[in-house]
Amino acid sequence: MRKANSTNSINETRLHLLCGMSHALSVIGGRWKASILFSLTDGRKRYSELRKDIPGVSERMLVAQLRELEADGLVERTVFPEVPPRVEYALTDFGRSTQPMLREISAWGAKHRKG
Amino acid sequence: MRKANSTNSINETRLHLLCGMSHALSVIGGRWKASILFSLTDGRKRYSELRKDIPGVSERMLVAQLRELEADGLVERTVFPEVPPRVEYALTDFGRSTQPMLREISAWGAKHRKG
DNA sequence: TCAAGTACTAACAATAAAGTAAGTATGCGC
DNA sequence: GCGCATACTTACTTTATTGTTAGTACTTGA
Repeated sequence: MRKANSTNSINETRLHLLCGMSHALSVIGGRWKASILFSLTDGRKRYSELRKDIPGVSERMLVAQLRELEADGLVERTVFPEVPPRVEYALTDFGRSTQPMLREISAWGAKHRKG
Repeated sequence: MRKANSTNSINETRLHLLCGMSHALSVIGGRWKASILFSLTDGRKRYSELRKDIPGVSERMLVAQLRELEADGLVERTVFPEVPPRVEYALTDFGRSTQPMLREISAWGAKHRKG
């Protein structure tokens, strides 16, 4: 019989926590990703709207971060075959599932600044 | 009279969220910070114990991240005037307040990997 | 023919974060 | 005096992330 929290099980749990943590941060931790995710909670937006909505992003970074969010399944991209081109971005269900987490992180961060 | 959620107030709210967010990530987002914070939930530890407990950290990084956590008030450092030197690190109350957030981030990240 | 509008893409520069390897300080016991 | 143990420093290299600037593709309307 083995103690419920032996060193091994502590380490396994911690490893698991750390693994999830580092993955989550790699998904939402980019310089502009929170901005994008917050912006898209208003609803779907086209590329140019996002650019206006997020002051300071360069086109390169906006595209790069959108592609990563898309690859990770948080955002879906829809291309309309028109000229001039129209591309819309929207949160997926999974993208929306970040909201509670993002809000908790924000709340904690805001608390610290005052403290 | 001004609509309750005019563009301005949306932006103010979003700015506030983003500000807290980026601050929080700068505090907990370092490569080894989560490892340190999780390790110290077991209780206070001395430097050499942390090093053993966190496989892969270099001394430079361990010290650097500990100093940042200390500067941000998450960790307290106690030096015992002995030879050879003994230095212990422990979570502050504020450091402990990160736990729910860290766990939520981990849980979200773990969910995604399977998804 | 040519500018306009939209959504990019590419090449390169700068900055930030992390890693590597070796060295330092201190006093105790031999 | 000399090595040992602990907790760091320092200097330097590598890698990752972000920024800057300029250019591309496509079709419509003047």
